[in-house]
Amino acid sequence: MDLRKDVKKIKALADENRLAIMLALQHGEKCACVLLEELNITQPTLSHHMKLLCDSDLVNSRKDGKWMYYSISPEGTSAFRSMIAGYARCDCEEGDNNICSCAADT
Amino acid sequence: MDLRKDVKKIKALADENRLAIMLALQHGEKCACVLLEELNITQPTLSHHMKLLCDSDLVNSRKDGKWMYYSISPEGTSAFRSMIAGYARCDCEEGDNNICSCAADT
DNA sequence: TAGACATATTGACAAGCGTCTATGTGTGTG
DNA sequence: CACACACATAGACGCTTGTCAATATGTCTA
Repeated sequence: MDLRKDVKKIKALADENRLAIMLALQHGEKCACVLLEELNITQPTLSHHMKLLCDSDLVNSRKDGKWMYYSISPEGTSAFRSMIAGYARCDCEEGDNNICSCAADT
Repeated sequence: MDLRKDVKKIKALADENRLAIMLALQHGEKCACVLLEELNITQPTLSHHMKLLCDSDLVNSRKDGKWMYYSISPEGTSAFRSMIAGYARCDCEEGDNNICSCAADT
């Protein structure tokens, strides 16, 4: 469990515009120019946010000519949710497959 | 769906020490002084982090004399995971109860 | 009540982050 | 080739955040 890496991933989602981007992509991929119209930010700012989301594997990118298409990464978001569940939980919630990692404590 | 509020909650978890605190509390409540020993930070810094976690409903607090006991909030963490799932997902992952909120788009 | 102890608050500082303008890079088209 | 277009990168700026030392608040006990 790499706290530093996980923090970086969580921070990738900890921004209002990036949350809006995730919502905008939920129904399928979109071109950067379309996102730009929806988001009241400048083009470099959008580029910055997309880089963070892609670096964290939450979003996939695909280049087609001069256009960039972005889409939610099913694997990335799934891994993200699992990671979150590893922190935002407690013993009393553990149901079936309860794998305790206490032994790893220092 | 209140993006600003959700960002605040996500940011509450977006810190290495706070992740460590969540892990430390997973097996039951702990006194602040115990957390302090485990976390290589000063007492005011711990107090600061606990305030953020409590304000975001991820952690509950209980005062007993001069000691403060902290514990994971099952309701808070559950709501948190649901909130995250609302952003870190895509249509292709929707299984059974798929409630689409496209109509809310501007 | 006085003192010790646990925790919270305040204020200051450095580092990180989101944003912009300006500019660079790559791609298609006349 | 030259130009227009879509996007990325660089650099600067202000705001936010994590941290600490110093101090305040609350609580128990002698």
